[in-house]
Amino acid sequence: MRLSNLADYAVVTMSAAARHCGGGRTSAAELAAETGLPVPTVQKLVSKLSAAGLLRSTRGSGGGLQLARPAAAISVADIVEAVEGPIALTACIEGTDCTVSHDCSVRPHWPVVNQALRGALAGIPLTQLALEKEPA
Amino acid sequence: MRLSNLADYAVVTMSAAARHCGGGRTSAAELAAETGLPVPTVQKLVSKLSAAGLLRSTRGSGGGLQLARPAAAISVADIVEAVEGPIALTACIEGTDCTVSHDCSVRPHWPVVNQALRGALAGIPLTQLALEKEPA
DNA sequence: GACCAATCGGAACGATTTGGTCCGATTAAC
DNA sequence: GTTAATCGGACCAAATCGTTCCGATTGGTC
Repeated sequence: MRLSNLADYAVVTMSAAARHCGGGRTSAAELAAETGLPVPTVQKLVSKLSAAGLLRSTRGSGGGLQLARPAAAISVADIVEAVEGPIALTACIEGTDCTVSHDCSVRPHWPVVNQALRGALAGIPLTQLALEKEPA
Repeated sequence: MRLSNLADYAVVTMSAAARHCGGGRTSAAELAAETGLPVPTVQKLVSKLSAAGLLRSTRGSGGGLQLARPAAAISVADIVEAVEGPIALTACIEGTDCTVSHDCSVRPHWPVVNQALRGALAGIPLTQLALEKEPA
């Protein structure tokens, strides 16, 4: 019931990247310096986020990173899914079935919880997280 | 972003125990036979659930298990917290702070997501999960 | 045109948590 | 008092997560 540290770091990293969106170009080392995360860890996160289509990476010297989409169009759910795969509380949802699905009467109810969770995450755009202080 | 198998099994086990609530007494072996889970695994779950105050265990021969509270007063959130500890997506919530909380602008927003998730889980009582078929 | 420097991408290692199994302590019944 | 059945805790193996390192690619510079 806790998302992995990588997912947490990914959110922080994306939040830092969103602030650099104005310049359009930043690097993994830059983001690592700002977030305080280890550089290799950020590199790994950048790889996953790029593969998921959230970041646009440019290789070579003078290369860098930039958001593939506007910050307002990126939600926490997108970031979490990019790092941890599809949001599914149980294996019943994405996988075919449980290994013990004899009379699994709870299975029909998991999608409800799953959607509630995903909706909560999808309702928070990256722009809100990039704010320096909480809105309220 | 996925709860552990133990938590999933715990929900199934509690669901099975709720059906035996009428008799008031059942055993870990009984629940294991019905759910198809390994007996030792169910024993481990029973230990945790009892420690959390969700199950009442009676030792000795002829002993058994029974729900400590009415099924309607037990929610999925209770079961998950019993097995996995407090529901906290990030270490920032329960722990003192992140190890990299320099300018962690996302920290103020986690409790919102956390409460949304917990609310979704707390809104499903055990009685609903014990139904043979989905309500709709 | 060739060299060099900087960056991302993937692969390998180690640590931590999770899941499964076993044995002992406790208790009621006989 | 003995026996039998149960829960409770402790040990061990496995999988995943997290970190680190190395190689492939690309742009700038001479």
